[in-house]
Amino acid sequence: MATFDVKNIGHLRPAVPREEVMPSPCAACSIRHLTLCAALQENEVQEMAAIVTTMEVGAGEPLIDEGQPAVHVFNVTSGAIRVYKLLIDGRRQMTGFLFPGDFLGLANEDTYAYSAEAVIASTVCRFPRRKVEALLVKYPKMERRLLSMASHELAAAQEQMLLLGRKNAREKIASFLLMLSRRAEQRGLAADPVFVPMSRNDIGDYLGLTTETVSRTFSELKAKGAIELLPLGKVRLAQRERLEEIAEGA
Amino acid sequence: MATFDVKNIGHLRPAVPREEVMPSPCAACSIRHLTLCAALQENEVQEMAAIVTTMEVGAGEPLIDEGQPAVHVFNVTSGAIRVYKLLIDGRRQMTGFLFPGDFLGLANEDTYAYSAEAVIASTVCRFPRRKVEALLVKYPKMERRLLSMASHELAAAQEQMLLLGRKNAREKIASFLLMLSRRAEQRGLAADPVFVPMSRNDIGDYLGLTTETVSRTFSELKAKGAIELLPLGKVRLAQRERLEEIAEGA
DNA sequence: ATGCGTCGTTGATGTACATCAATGAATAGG
DNA sequence: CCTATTCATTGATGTACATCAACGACGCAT
Repeated sequence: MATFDVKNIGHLRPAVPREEVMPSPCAACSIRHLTLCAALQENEVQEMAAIVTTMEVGAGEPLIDEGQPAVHVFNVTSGAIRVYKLLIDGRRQMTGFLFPGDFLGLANEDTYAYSAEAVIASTVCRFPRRKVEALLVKYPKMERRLLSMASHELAAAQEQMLLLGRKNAREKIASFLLMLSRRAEQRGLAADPVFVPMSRNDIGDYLGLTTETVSRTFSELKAKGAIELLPLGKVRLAQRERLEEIAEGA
Repeated sequence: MATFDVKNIGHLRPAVPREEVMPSPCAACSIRHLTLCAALQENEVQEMAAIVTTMEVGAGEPLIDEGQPAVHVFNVTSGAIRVYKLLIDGRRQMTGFLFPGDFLGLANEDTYAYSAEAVIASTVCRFPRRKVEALLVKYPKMERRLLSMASHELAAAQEQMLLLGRKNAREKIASFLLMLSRRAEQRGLAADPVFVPMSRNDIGDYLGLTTETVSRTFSELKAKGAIELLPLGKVRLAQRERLEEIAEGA
């Protein structure tokens, strides 16, 4: 049986709840303005705080398994999460990378329709789905906020379909780097030497390419002077304008 | 200046509102249970009826142009609508086909992020976006219904990303035919000789393929006995089980 | 330190699908 | 009714990317 001692979390083992130390982690939440909770007043946030479990998820550890009962929803508070679907022979399609503030767990059916894992060590807020749904009824402005977030995601999904169906490898990589840069900027993080925490393989599975093609395309953009590959997974967008043209198919 | 005489609608001209003849078309709406309006009671529907404009859209006529102010939202009531995005050199990615009951026009920004046209002669209910938003505030259950619809769409979008990024031509076509069949079934229409109203080119732009590859793949599936191509755009799913295996990547 | 697995890169080769092209069938417009 | 497009199909050829393969760099565990 699983223990709740953090030290026992093995590599690739499911994440387990961390003992709460703070009375209300939400009060001090520095990214609340990015999350679902942004819809709530100070005093109302306490109702979320009352049902939250803060969790640490080690690199590579699963958070959600496709097909499992959808009992929780999550807010990412630090790190990076990959969301994906699999074909039965193991082919994988990443459907998104999530960063602090992003919401996860929306489900129609009673089971999750996708899987999610930590790309790097991350923290998430976990809420019982039923209790959040009750709060949505109580606070329509939170439901409105969720609709707005879903609507944003839908627009991003359509953009990604355009990428997957109609862009070539160079356009895909340029689009990807710019997307990461814009999202970092929204969060007040470095937009230019942009942090790319995921592997070439992860990127390939997000863009509908193989590891090798991703690597070659990075090399090609580097050779052209459009980007610079820095240590620790940082990429400098040396010619952002050029990248934007490439991404748009110009 | 545009006239409101229906007879003057030319091919590929924007659709124009049709004069209302019925006092409340919503009262007689046979597909209301599929739409956003399903959330409302008989008497409440009248508030939607009060702001609706019923429109006929001829085959090929535009309904929404990407980049235009997002002033309306729509419910499809008959026919079929294609939704797509373009790259600047004209490459097109269909992001969805809409059928009776489907909702269209959700937008975060003040402009549409995609274009939409009728595939075949269709009818839609048009609502002023601002007024619908006001009704969403008044009727939280309608907002909940919209969130549920958006959530469904999001799941479908993720499924489509898996298709675009990781399936081959045969798997894409099999998935597409099954999707059309399931959606027809939901609407109480023929699920087996399934009606495929869109062109090979439209299908290609939906699946990230060319016209020729779509045509060849249909031929291949026909040769294998998995499907039968009938007149008037009907396709018989002669070996549905086999198609399902193919679609899943088995 | 040493060995081992993962990761990134690059090269050689293969292939699924795109592109180019031709033709017949279906459809719309005068 | 007849002609002009558009649409679907099939063949020949090209190519972007996948696959197979090798190797060095790095991180991790013993």
